[in-house]
Amino acid sequence: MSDTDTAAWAALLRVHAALVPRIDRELQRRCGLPLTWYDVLLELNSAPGRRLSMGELGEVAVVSRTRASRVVDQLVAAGFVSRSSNPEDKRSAYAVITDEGRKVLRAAAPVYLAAIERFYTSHMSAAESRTVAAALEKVLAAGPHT
Amino acid sequence: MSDTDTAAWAALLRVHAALVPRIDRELQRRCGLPLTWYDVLLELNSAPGRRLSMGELGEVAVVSRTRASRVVDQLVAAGFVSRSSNPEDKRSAYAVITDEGRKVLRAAAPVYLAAIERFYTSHMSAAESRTVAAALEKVLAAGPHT
DNA sequence: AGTAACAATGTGCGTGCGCACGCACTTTCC
DNA sequence: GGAAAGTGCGTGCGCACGCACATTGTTACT
Repeated sequence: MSDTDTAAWAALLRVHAALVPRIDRELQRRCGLPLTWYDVLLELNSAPGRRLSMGELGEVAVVSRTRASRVVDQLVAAGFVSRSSNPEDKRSAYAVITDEGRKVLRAAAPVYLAAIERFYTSHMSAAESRTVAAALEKVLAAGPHT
Repeated sequence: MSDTDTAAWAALLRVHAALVPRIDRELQRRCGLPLTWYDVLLELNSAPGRRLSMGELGEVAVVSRTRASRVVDQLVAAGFVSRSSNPEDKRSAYAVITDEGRKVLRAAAPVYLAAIERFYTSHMSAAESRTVAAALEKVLAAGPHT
């Protein structure tokens, strides 16, 4: 357990704490879109058929399944998502992104990406960015166990 | 704005979402100590005089100043911290770690470090760990501006 | 077929969290 | 010296979040 290991963890906590509110504000101010909404819309948009069940959404998105269900409620109220039941399993409920939702997502994307670059990746080299991505993805790949 | 940049950001969000609850649970189960308490105690313990004003605590710790004030309330109730007023500025209130608090912190430290290694750094190489720490610290050093 | 285990949701509830505000005190400026 | 602006703190409030549970539907087993 080296010292840089704890430094790597502490830095991750601090960067998260500092940047998430900043980027969320930026997105909300310029697009009226909370970060959570963006995340959910992005996952729905890139999913096969542009739809996902609540369970799938909870797994793939950053939010929990429970939270995803409520965020979808809000997105439905805003007209960005519609619920549609799965004829093959009536327990499950699909969330489908609407055209309006895709429109808003396309409008927000450049703002989001610019914020990421401005607050985050512009402060590191391309090589560092690659290493960070690779290392963190390995952590994720390890899964809940171990 | 390359693709690995967004990957580095997305991975950070996911790692945070996955690991923080896990480590918090571990710490709470084995030491009865929430992660927030640990963070605050750690900062207090390594501060000059083992004490910090609320404003300083809010800046140095991961939590906000407001939150820090409430966490200190809990820590006082638990006997790990005591409040002490600053004679030179009667507005401010110092939080001082008690001997009991230091004891609990020393007991929790190995558990915390082991959890970080187990869930986080054991999945990357030492070189990656160094790069991650260095890159994220540069992001932090950039500060709230820009 | 019938029933018992299992799975996918949605929701009540408690907790964590930060913002906006007011109070007490300090500093600055006249 | 006195008023006005500024600073540090604690707290009321509302939102975000996840857990535990109830509900509804599915599957497996006899």
